[in-house]
Amino acid sequence: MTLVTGAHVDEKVASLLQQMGHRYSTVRRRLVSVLRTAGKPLTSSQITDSDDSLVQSSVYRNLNVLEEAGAVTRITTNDEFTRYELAERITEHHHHIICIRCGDIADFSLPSSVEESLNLSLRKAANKVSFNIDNHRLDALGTCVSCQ
Amino acid sequence: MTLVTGAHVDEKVASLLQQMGHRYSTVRRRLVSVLRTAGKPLTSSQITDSDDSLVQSSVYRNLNVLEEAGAVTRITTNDEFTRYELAERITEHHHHIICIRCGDIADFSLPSSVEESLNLSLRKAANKVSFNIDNHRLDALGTCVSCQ
DNA sequence: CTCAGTGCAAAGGATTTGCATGCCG
DNA sequence: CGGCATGCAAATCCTTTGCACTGAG
Repeated sequence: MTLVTGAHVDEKVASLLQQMGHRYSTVRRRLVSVLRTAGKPLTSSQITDSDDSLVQSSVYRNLNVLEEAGAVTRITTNDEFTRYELAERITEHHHHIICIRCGDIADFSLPSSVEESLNLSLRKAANKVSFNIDNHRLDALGTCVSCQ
Repeated sequence: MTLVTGAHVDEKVASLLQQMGHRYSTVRRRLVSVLRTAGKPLTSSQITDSDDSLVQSSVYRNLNVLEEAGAVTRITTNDEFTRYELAERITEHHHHIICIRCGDIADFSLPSSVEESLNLSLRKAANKVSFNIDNHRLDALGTCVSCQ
């Protein structure tokens, strides 16, 4: 979701971190910048590859801090790597198309009408099993251009 | 999805394994039986806990064999454990409600009308990014009764 | 100065793999 | 018998953690 400006993102992230008593350090800014620019979920090594100044252990630590602050979301596909992206409260609600061969992910959105009927059905289903629903996660699984 | 009988499952699994040149051994039968009886995705240790005769490394190896044969599906939530369940071709298409606190999962289904409009939208979205869609995965995220 | 944040190296833990043995076809 | 399947133990590899150092406020 590439529409968001760097300034907008930094402002939001800074505020979220502040609320948790954390600083928006240089390293964290660079990390967030990588995630924003990518416009799709990245693995931890994709992140360090995108910015040589970033160190693996700090990336993990900061991803966890950012996740707790609500600025970053963790995505687990069925391939071996966990991926991270900016949280929807910073970008916007969207879904993923996941390549079952290489694990690559593209973002997409649904028409709001579909989104709404989906939410309705989910809420009904949740009632039956006494869950409280916060959110949903919808992924399309298939093969990307290079893996077809 | 507890509706399926053991005989039905065994038949399907046996056939899927056979096609791959694998045997439907005693250990594999017990493993499949645990998955069928559970009626929800299980972690590898939940599996061994359910049947003391099952050994961890063999469980993993067999889960992989069964997954390749198309009899078992791997589910990754955002908690630390991968879970496994019988594949939809053996049971039926359904979705998951995942507890974000404890990782526990319940199964549910959508009305077919919602399912259909969803599929339509997914196909449209996939076209835009040139993915071939095989399937989709829809999870509701929330908190289960015991974690509320 | 102070203390959160960082980098490096070592530890942790779910999953995989090597190898000798067992068992079904 | 022959080779897949199994159990045990050791290895793997992503991720976390301990610790000393650095730098922003």
